[in-house]
Amino acid sequence: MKSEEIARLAGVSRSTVSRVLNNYSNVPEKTREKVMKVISEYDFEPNISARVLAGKGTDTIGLFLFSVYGKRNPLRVYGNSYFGPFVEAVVDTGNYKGYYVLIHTIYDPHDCRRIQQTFLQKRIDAGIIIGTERNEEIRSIISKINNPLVIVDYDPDEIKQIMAPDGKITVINPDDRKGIDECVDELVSSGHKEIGLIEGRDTTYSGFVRKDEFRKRMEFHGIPIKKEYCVKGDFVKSKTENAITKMIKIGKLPTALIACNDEMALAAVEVFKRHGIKVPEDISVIGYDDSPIASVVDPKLTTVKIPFYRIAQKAVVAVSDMVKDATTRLTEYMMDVELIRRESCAEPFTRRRQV
Amino acid sequence: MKSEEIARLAGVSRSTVSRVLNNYSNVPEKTREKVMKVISEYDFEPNISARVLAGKGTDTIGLFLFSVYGKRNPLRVYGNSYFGPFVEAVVDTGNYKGYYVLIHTIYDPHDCRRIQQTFLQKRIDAGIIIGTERNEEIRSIISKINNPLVIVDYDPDEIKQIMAPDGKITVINPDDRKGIDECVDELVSSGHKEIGLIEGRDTTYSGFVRKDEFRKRMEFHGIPIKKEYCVKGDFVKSKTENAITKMIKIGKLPTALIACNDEMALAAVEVFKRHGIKVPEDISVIGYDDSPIASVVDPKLTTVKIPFYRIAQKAVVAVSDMVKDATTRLTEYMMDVELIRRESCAEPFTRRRQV
DNA sequence: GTGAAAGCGCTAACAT
DNA sequence: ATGTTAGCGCTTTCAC
Repeated sequence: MKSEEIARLAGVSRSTVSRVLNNYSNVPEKTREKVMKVISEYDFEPNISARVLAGKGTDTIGLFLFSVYGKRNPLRVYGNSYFGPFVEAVVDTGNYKGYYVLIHTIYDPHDCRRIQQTFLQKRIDAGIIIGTERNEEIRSIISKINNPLVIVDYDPDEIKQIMAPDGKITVINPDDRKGIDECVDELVSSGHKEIGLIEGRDTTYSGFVRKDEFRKRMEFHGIPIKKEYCVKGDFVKSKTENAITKMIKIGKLPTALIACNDEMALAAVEVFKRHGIKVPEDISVIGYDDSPIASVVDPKLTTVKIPFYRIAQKAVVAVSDMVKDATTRLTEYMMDVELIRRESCAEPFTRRRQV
Repeated sequence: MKSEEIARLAGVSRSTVSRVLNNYSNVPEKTREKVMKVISEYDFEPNISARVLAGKGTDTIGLFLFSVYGKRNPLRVYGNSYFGPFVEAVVDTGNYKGYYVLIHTIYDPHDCRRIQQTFLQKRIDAGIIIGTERNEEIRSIISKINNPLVIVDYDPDEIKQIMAPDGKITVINPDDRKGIDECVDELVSSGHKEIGLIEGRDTTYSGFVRKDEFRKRMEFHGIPIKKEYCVKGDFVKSKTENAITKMIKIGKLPTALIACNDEMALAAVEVFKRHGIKVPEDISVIGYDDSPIASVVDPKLTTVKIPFYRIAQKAVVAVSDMVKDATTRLTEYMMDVELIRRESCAEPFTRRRQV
């Protein structure tokens, strides 16, 4: 079934059918009804490819998710803390606004090619990218793509420098400096001085910012950072387990630990438990993300809540605005975060005092 | 940039460029190289719409997820237990096999129209549908669509009857009869006789089968089912909380409860906790799904593991086979499930004996 | 207000 | 082995 047949059956021309389909004003109600009747009778839907080829948009947005896991790690499936909530929110909001959403997972820099490919093939009108590391591939894409682009978790200054001259980009980041400040302040105000950090990857913007702000806030409080309290977890469970185990072996533990995401916080808590070290009695642990699991583990994790749903919504709205061109070249949003106090933090040496 | 320009720059015709693009055998290595050089130099990618219009496939599969939540329920975001793992697995496997995947969430029967629309607009070559209720809308779609279709969680017999004469459908279901049997057997063998069920929705195939098999297996063991032990949770937290609260108010509790998904099991455990009823000492609870949260709550939930990742993989492989036409009209798969014993089950009256 | 015709960028049958 | 040509199904000027 194609528009030509609809035209024939309705006794009009293809152009008129097209005008009805696109809600043109210059078609009288009578003609419109006549055509619509045939259209719905035959369940006609216009062929999207023909439509796009003739100059219309695809009404499709691409969502590109960078995995923190390598291609061969089966853990990636359940592990990626933001994947579920974020994808669902984008799909939700996108569908609601009449967009189709195309999803693609990127496991390594080489996969980045796929992003550009998807644009070049004209499969999508605009894209949302989340969680990418800084590397040449992604920079190259940012500098070449002219379609509207939303990037979540990336350095706005860098984008300003490299973006295409007629590109349209929206950058959305959580307010991680505030988030980390609240973590440090919370610990300091309850008496902690020996505070460590489980770092993410600093090739990632959020990874870098959280680490950087930790340094700054500790300095602000006049507390020196001890190197042996700061370990690399790469946002990932296995790495964190190794690092924490090593820390325990060495025997010098801080009284509190801030993890740059929940997955690492949870991994640390688990290792501590296995070694008979109690959270929060022996050591306090703060996470980051407020993933669905955080509120449900034992002890319930104190963590910084990132508003993934609102970020996703904002991303879709930004896409929509940019596609309609109702926007400036580069827009930045900083999303508020919030420390959620639960059970994994206490004053230092709670246990000793209890004895 | 279009193939015509590539042709001009390479000093060949558009057809030759097309032949190179599509890996036709009858183009000599020398010509191929010459063309490829220009193609990569200009980052050329063929316009997908033109390609599709000329008769090629879209290389895109549609994934349609039915939410167990209504459109207006904000909880749907984090609540949908299978959403995260399943989507990630489909995207993963699909991308790996060279497919793009288009995701759409369906909140009510009326949204079903979108599925047909997506096919009719020729956006996708094939589709995967998961979690649909039985209703006229979905039946109508199944009976009309000629593209390859994978349906997860649906009655195979019904599909056989209604599917389009030249449709190709693969149905994939978890072996829920086995799953429920194992739950009941486990409880019975540890001494339970007062066993209740938290039902899902029986408009859903899995909801129906699990409930139906519960009845059968209880009968098999010669244990009468008490109506007051069986409540409707509709696969959803809020409904379950109400039902369990009511059950507690009435005061007649079973010694064990099987929930038709983890979300309901978790909701029940929570309500029990709030009322000072201990799991598993006072009442045993078994879940269903083995969602990521199940292994991490307190007490760790005994549950039936559904192999979502393998189901998703199988779905994508089936799609791929059907698109290549290497398959029969209707294929059925039953995926093995497994009872995962954790901490939420015990013999009845553990507490009393402890005292 | 409506129709005729050109064109979007590709593939494939046909011709050479 | 390669070029020529005719569509694929739609939108959109341009006439009327």
